[in-house]
Amino acid sequence: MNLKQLSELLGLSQTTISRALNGYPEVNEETRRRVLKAAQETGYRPNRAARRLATGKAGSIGLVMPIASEQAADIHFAEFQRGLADECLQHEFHFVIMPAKLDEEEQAIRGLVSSGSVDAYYLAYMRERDPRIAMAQSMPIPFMVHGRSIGLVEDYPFVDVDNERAFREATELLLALGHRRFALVNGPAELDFACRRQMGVEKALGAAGLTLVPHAISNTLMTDANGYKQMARILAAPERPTAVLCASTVLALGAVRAISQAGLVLGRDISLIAHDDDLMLLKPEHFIVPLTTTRSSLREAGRRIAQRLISAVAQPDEPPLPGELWTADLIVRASTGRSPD
Amino acid sequence: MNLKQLSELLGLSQTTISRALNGYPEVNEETRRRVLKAAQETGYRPNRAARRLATGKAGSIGLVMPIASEQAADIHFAEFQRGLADECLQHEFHFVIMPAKLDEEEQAIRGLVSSGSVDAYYLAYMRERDPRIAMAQSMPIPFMVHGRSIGLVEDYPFVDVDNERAFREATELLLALGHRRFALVNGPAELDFACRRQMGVEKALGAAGLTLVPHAISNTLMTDANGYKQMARILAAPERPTAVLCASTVLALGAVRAISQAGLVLGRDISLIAHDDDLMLLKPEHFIVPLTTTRSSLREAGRRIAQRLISAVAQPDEPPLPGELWTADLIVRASTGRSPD
DNA sequence: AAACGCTTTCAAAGCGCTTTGGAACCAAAG
DNA sequence: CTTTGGTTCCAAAGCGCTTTGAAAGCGTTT
Repeated sequence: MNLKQLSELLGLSQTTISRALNGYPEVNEETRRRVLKAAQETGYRPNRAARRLATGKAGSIGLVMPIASEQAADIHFAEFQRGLADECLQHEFHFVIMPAKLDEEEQAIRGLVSSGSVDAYYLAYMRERDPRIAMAQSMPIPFMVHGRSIGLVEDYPFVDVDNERAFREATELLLALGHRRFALVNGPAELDFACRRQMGVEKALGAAGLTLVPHAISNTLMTDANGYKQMARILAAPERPTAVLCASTVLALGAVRAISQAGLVLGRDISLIAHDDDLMLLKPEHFIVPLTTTRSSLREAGRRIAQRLISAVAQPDEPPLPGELWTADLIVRASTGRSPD
Repeated sequence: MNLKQLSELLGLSQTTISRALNGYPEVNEETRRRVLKAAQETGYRPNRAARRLATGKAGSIGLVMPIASEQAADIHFAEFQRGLADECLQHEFHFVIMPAKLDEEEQAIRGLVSSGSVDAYYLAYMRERDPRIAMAQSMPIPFMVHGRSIGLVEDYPFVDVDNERAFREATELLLALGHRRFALVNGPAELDFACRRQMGVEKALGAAGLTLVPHAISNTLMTDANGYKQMARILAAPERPTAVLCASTVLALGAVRAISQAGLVLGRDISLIAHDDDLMLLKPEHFIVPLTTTRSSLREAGRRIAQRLISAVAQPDEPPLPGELWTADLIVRASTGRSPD
């Protein structure tokens, strides 16, 4: 069933039907009712490709799903996506996922945009001085950045958590509890958020005249297995840390296991603070020893980004909003205690 | 940059360019090279909406993302999606995700199809006698079912794991180890896979003259927190089971915590077998006591489904393949041992 | 009766692509 | 010289929608 058929069925022109369906004022209410009824009954849906061709828009936002052979289905990506979905649902948007190899993300975005597959898109997994931002700015459709890119002027629209501050404050809490030897189980070093978290830790330590020894830093994909392996490695070192910062509850899952397998008690022998992305799957309060965390909802970020993208598509002339820097909540639970030293 | 502009640039007709780019034979190799070079240099990408309008296809497969307010970002959904993505990447397909409320999935699929947004799609989260299958069969584009729908003739294309057999065999293993009291920490009761897993357990028990008491069954969303809560509940009952079957490693994560908090030792006081979807995030072999599992890769299933969908789009006349029933591997690790009774 | 304004409807163009049915050209064959 | 056949290219139609510019209908005013 298409417009033409529907118009023949009703004895009206395609124009009128189109207008009736899209809520234009210049159509008799009586006629509109007839049209809506017929559309309902015949299950008519405007062809999205045709509409896009005619208007340039069709209600879809794009994202690139980075694919690396070692990289897993990323729960963080999924949680974020869920936020996007929540918001898209409200506005009858859908989203188009373009899988791309890590080194072809830029290509993928360019393809998505220049083939007119999406009305707007977002960038994530930002790295230092990420070239994708300049690329995005040079292209004609709205975009949002999730996170930021260190080293670039922040003149692009983003939503980010103040990772540096979160980890600085977390470190300060641990310092106040008397800890002097720290470890950081972080995400991949090239990612902006990991970088900033490390900076946060180093600033707080620096202010206390301490440093983070290279050996006590790990940078890996944020999986359970990596958390375990890295924590075990760090614990095996001579100057064992008494305080650990962990970039995700997923990493913490493994880290905690390594800790308890080393015969240490969390919150007594060793303190741990994890960043909590508020994953539905894995709640820090449900760990055997509930984890102290810096919390910020990834899903909420996804929702907000979708919101801003959708409104940018709907009102293209609105002046662009500035970047948003969200503050993570520091939530103290049982995994942090006084230093045993 | 569009076809017209490119054609003017090269002094060729749009037809020739289109043919050169799409590999048709009736174009001079010399000309083709020129066209390809120019396309490369100008970054030309055919407009996907236009192509779809012209051909009816544009290389995209659709999926509905079920959204329930309580429901989390589902790691299982993500893992599956990753498999889809792997395969889509090979063929320059992308996928369109339509979020929909639980009771509007059918509507969402219908919308996706009748608006011509996708070339093919897949259905998941199958329930008993799921009406979506009949709907899918009545619509003109290829689809695949992930899982099956109990109560319906299996005359639709599906990929499923033999859940009943997996759980039957797991139960038989536990019976052989002398266990007599069983519990089942399962997924939502209305889902087909959960249903079949329960049947598997019950068949094996029935053959040994045993039954699964209702109290020892749980049906919840498969999260860590639910695993914990349900396992704790089951352990608190008077006739405490010595053997537990668990529908996911995510549930197992919580269940194991409940077990150790109850002071029980896994593999000695109580045995546990979990179904392992081969989530990258959470490996059963990395648990403190490595878990015995029935394993089947969700990602592989996603990949296979994408493969079949893509080939159905490419060769529409091929006779449809039958359903595929995969066998899960039973992998024995340390979480199963002789019954303490 | 003509002119005007307002509402309601329509025909046709155009979005960017693919594809059909030639046309133009050239070489070989009749 | 015409015909045939093969190669290479092209003009134009059409996919299903939105939108522009115009027209038709009708009541009100001059």
